[in-house]
Amino acid sequence: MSPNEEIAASRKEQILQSAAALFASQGFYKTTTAHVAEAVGVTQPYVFHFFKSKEQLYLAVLEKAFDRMMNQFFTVNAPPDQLSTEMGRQFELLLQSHRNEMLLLMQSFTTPEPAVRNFVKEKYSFAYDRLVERFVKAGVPNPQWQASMFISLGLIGTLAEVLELPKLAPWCDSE
Amino acid sequence: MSPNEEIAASRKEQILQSAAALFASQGFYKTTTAHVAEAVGVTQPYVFHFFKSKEQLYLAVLEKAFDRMMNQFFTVNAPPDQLSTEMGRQFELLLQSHRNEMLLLMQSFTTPEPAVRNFVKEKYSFAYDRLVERFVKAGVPNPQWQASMFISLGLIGTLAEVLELPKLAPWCDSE
DNA sequence: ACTCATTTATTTATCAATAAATAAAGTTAT
DNA sequence: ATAACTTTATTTATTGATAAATAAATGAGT
Repeated sequence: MSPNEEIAASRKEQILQSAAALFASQGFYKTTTAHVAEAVGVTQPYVFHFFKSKEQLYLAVLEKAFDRMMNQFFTVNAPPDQLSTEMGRQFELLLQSHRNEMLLLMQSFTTPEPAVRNFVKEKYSFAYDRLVERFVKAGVPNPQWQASMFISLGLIGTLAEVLELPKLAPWCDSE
Repeated sequence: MSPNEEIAASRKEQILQSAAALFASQGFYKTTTAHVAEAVGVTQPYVFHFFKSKEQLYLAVLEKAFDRMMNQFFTVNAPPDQLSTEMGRQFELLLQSHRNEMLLLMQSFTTPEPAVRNFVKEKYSFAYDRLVERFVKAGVPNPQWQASMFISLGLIGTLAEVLELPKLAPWCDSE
C-alpha cells in the first residue's frame, strides 16, 4: 500500500468516523455531506470520491457499527445464568467506547429511506435470531422473550441518552 | 350548495390527521408540506394558514397524540396487581385505533430539531413521572423499574411495527 | 329581496435557501 | 511523467415560506 493509498484509506476512515458522530446526533437528513467534509477537513465533493451517495455513506457507517456490536456480543463466554447480564455489560462498554455508533444503531430504524429500512430490518432480524440461538444453546428459559428484552433495554437506554433523561434508564447512567 | 361532509370537518383537523399519517411513516424531514396538503386536498401554502411553520405542525400533531395516550392511561382503574397489564392492553387498543399517532410518538425522540427535542423530552419526562406516581400509589414494588419497562415495551413494539418484524414483539402482533 | 361591505377560505405565483451530485482542473509524491 | 489525491466551479432539484390575488360566504342596512 503506497503512502497515497494510506492517506486515502485513513481519509475514508475519518469520514466514516465523523459521519457516525454527525448522523448519531443530527440524524440522516440534517447531516449534510458538507458537514461531514468540514468535520474531516476536506471539501464536500470529495466525500463522493469514497461513497457514491450520502445514503451509501450512511449504510457503510451502520454496517461498521453493527459488525462491531455483533463481534462484542459473540466473543462473550459466560455461564448460562449470567449470559444476558454479561452481554448487557458488554453493550455498556460499547456505549462508552463507541457511543456514536451505538446510539446511531438504535435510532436507525426511524430513517424512512427504503434502502435504509431494508438494511436495518435485515440486520435487526439477524441480530435477534442470533441472540435467540445463543440463549437456546445456553438452555435459558424463554429465549425469544430474553432476546426481545435485551433489544428493548438497548432502546430505552438510547432514549434516555438522546433525551438526556437518565432517570428513564438509571442502570446505564454513564455521566 | 350544501357543504360537503369532508369539507365540513375542520380543515385544521384534516391537516393534523394527514400529517400524523405522513409523519409517522415518512418522518419529519421526508414529509413535505406539499405532501400534507395533497393528502388533504388543498394547496401547499394553505397549510401555513393554520400552522406558522412545518415544525409547529409537527409539534401540534405530537401534542394531540400525547394527550390522547395520557388520557387513555389515566382513565384506567384496575387492581394494583393488574395495573401494568391493563395499561399495556390500553396501549394496544390505542395502537389499533390511532396507529399513526402512537408510532409517531415512539419515534419522535429521534427527530433532531432542538424545539422538538425539548418538547419530547418534557413529555417523556412527564409521562414517566406520572407512571411512577401511579405505580407508587398502587403499592407496586419497583415502581421506577415498572415505568421504564412499560415505556421500553412501547419502544420495541414500535420497532417491530416499523420494521415489519413481528417476531421482535410477538405479544403485540396486530395482523 | 337586494345590494354593498366585510370577513373567511383558498389559490396562484414566486422567492430564497439549501444540498446532493457531477465534471473538470489542479496538486503532490514517486 | 504518471497516477493518486484533492479542490474549484457549477448544475439541478427540492422545499419551506411569503405575498398578493381570487372566490365564497355572511350579515347589515334599505
